Parts: sequence; C-alpha cells; structure tokens
Amino acid sequence: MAYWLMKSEPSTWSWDQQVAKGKEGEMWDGVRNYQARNFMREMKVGDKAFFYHSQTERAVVGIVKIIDEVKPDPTAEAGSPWECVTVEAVGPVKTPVTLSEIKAEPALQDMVLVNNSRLSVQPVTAAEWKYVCKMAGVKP
DNA sequence: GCCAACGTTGGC
DNA sequence: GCCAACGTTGGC
Repeated sequence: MAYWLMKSEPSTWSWDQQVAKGKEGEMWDGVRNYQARNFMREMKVGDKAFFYHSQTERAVVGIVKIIDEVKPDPTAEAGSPWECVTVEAVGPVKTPVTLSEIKAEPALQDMVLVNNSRLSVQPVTAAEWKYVCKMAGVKP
C-alpha cells in the first residue's frame, strides 16, 4: 500500500466538508497539474493519504483513504486530460501537524511538502507516514 | 498583501 | 527547441 499527501485550501474544500461526505466520499477534482494527476493515476483503492490544509492553516488535519481509482474529472471539459480519484475521510488526527513542525524535524526534510510546496498531490514514504502519524497522535 | 517558485504559453 | 513573459500557488 502506498501513502500520499493531498492538499486543499480550507476555503475551497475543507476537512469538515470531507467528513460530512461520510462513506460516500468525494472526487478530488479541480487538479490542473500533470505531476499531481500522474500521482493520482498511481493510486490504488485502499491507499491512505494525509489531508493537508494549505494557506491559512498549513497543517495535516486528517487522514483519508482512496475508495475509487482515477476517473475523468467532471469539472474539466470533455476530452481534457484531467482526472481525479475519490477519497473518504478515515478520521481526524489527534494533534494537527503543522508545516513548521515538519520543517523543524530532521527526519522529514526530504518530504515533498518541504521541497516543493506547490505540488498539491504528492507521495509520502512509509517512514515519513509513520513519523508524521506519531507526531499526530494516530496509529499508522 | 507580497513575493518566490514553479508551470505553461507563445514568439522566434 | 529555446527562452521570455505571464499566471498560479502557497508560504510568510
């Protein structure tokens, strides 16, 4: 199983909205970046991802899992190359892990979040996943 | 609100 | 195919 991190501006799509969707989940639409789309193509049902609030909050606030593989993005024009997966909220983290905490942590210096802040969908290694879960007070 | 980083577009 | 110009994202 692979691990990921998915970013959202809380004003556009927040963790609370994701939780409200329950088991129905929500299509992660609106991504218009090839790198991010390619990572979504690699996702498999059952993979887990950190739900990260960008902009105002800048912290990992919850955990989601992939419940459907990539499908054409309904918000994009027909025939466009954009696709998206569907994610379901697994649960909130006990303690949000902020970007500054991640940056201050030597073990997490190689996270894409630290080195390429603009990429909205990114892979997380198993070691990073474990470490951030520990900081967040949740089971990996 | 500003600015750096990055991706995309278009002229040549 | 290169590179300048532009637009967007996200941290601060």
